Amino acid sequence: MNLTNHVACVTFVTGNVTGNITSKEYLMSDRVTMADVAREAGVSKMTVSRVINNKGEISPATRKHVLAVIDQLNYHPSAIARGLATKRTATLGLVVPDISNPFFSDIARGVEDKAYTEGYNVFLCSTYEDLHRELAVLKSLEEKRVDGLISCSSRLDDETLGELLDRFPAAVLVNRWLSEYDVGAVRIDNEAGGRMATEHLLQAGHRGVGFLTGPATSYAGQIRVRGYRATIGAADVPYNPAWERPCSPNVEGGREAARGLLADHPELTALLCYNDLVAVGVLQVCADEGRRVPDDLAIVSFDDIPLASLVVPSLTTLRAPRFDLGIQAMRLLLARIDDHAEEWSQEIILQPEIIVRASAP
Amino acid sequence: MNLTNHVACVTFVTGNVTGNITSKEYLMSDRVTMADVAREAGVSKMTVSRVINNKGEISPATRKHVLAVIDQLNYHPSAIARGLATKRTATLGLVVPDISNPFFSDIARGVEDKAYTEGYNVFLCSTYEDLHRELAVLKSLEEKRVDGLISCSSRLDDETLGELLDRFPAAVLVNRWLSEYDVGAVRIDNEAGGRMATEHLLQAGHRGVGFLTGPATSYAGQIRVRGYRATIGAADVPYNPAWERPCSPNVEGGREAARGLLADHPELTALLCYNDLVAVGVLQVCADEGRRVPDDLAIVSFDDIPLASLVVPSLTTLRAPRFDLGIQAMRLLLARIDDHAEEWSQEIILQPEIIVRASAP
DNA sequence: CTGTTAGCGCATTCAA
DNA sequence: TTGAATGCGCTAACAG
Repeated sequence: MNLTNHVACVTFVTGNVTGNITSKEYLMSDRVTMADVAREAGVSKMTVSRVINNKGEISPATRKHVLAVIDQLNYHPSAIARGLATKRTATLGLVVPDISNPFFSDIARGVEDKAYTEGYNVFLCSTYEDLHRELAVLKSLEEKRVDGLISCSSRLDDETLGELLDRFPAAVLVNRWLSEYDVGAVRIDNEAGGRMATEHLLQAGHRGVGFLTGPATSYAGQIRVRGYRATIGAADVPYNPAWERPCSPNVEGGREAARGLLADHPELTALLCYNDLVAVGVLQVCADEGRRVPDDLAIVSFDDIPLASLVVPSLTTLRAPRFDLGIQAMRLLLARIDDHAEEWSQEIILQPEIIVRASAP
Repeated sequence: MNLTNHVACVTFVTGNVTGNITSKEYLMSDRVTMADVAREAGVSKMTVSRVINNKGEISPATRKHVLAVIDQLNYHPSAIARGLATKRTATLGLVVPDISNPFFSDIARGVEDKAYTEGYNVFLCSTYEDLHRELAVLKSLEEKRVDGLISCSSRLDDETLGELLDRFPAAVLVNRWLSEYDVGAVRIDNEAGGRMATEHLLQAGHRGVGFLTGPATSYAGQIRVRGYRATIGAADVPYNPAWERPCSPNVEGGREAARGLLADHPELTALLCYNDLVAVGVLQVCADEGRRVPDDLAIVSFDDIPLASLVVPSLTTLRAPRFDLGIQAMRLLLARIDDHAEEWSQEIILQPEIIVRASAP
């Protein structure tokens, strides 16, 4: 049986290669199917299936022959049909508020990377913090029969979210935990981050350390403040509630809050910032007011987005292990999908890492 | 028929709710199916199908009744089964080199946004510029039977890529064009960008305009240089090939190239930069060498990543309409999927926009 | 080692 | 306006 024969057989099998249809229409209307391969190879569909999935015992001869035919016909099995038969789709859902935010794009990279090596494809879904959109994407992902779901953000209350996630074979939350439901969780230890940042400044001899704490609604922000207070309290260092000031989580927010706080409290020699953008705002205010960083004011922020190393002076910051967050979320999800109870831990906590740069050496 | 009845019927229909299985196992092993709804509603599966898809004429009464049952049973149709039957999956593939790169995360946002409003889900696939990985994800997407594909980067040669894309119902390339194949393309007019950037500097009176051109292998870079040369040539302004210098497309590359170029050519009063990161490198060199920006050296770069507005001085740059690139790629792809020949244009060209900031007012 | 039978859950014929 | 039969392409559970 030679190549010519194979090809001739395809056109016969697929039938309607009569005249003026394009190759694209040909592909769409009549893709090569497992039955085609089986017929052409002179075996049953089962044998072809076994070859494809490396299942069961197959004689090396027929395996080789089938593989050759698959190659000749350029056969690509349908994951859709397989999914219907097996009830597993090798497909996952990833829900993020905004993929343009480096925080989430790094998580997405981790998720997709691990998914790739494990043979899964991932649906990317953005919510933009919109409730309706979140409900819509969850519904859509359920209908697509994903094997698992990772959600990085939800505006839903615990009960609603929990019941929704229960409809998926497995689910993992990033930076949120539902104690009442059977979902995994991966999060950053923000209290440790707050402690590490504060300790770094205390060890440098600072005794007036302020904190631009970000939005009052930010849970992560509250926890970081807790670490800050604990560290201050444990050391023999002054503490003043007025040194804490909330701000919008962006450059403008940092500028506004810094102007006020630094004017009101000239005794401050160091400042913690909710995130790197806030720190950039502080940097700009310092430049305007002739304050030298770090000599007149040391700055430590959180996150370590790419920007942090590029501004002048570069920012000392607590790096959130975003990529690893994605990886670990996937590990946990896969363990749950495959029912590896031993790795089923409800919660994985990742430690931030302090990156010392010029703003607080 | 009341709620209690419905619920009772579910447990009956799904059968094996015998004892110690969790609700999750229940969901997985026996999801509510269309047949369940049909039986419970006392109609045929066809009727349920018609209600779900709003197809055909249905009496308002039965439609309402069926919808009620669907709601009671919490039925969610299987997109997998539907895909097998219809050969359309409402699913797309998006291939990018790296989702962490703001250039691609913005494109992804545009793609996903448009996909969402049109009822599609998108598989996110990263290649990291790796050939094997690219081949693998294309294979995987084909098996998943996506309705269309958008690729933002490929290391494959034209012929290989073209043949691969031909295996998809529809395909669109971003910033690349295959004239020999039936694929759509969306790209940025980089030559216009080069012209606009140069003109901006000439109009400010500069007569010594250099260009850090980026990697020699960058097609976009070459085209921008073409626009630069054309503009210089058309004006009564000196031109010196030595004023062009390639560099790595990052901060370090900008630093190195700027140090050399500025030392060799003190006559330069303005510099074009391959991208914003390169410009940041130039900014750092200027700070080191006591050069004032823009007084001693004006700088114009390309892309307008978030960083561009945050450094000091902020960067005048040619904004690449990345989000719109994603939107337009989707528009083109959908037109091709739906065979809307009128919008089937092979190529869509988007204009960059000059964002004037402090580095070159 | 290989083949046969019987679905997976839906939509597309047709017919009623 | 509704329903019955059939098949999409594959795998599971048996048989041989």
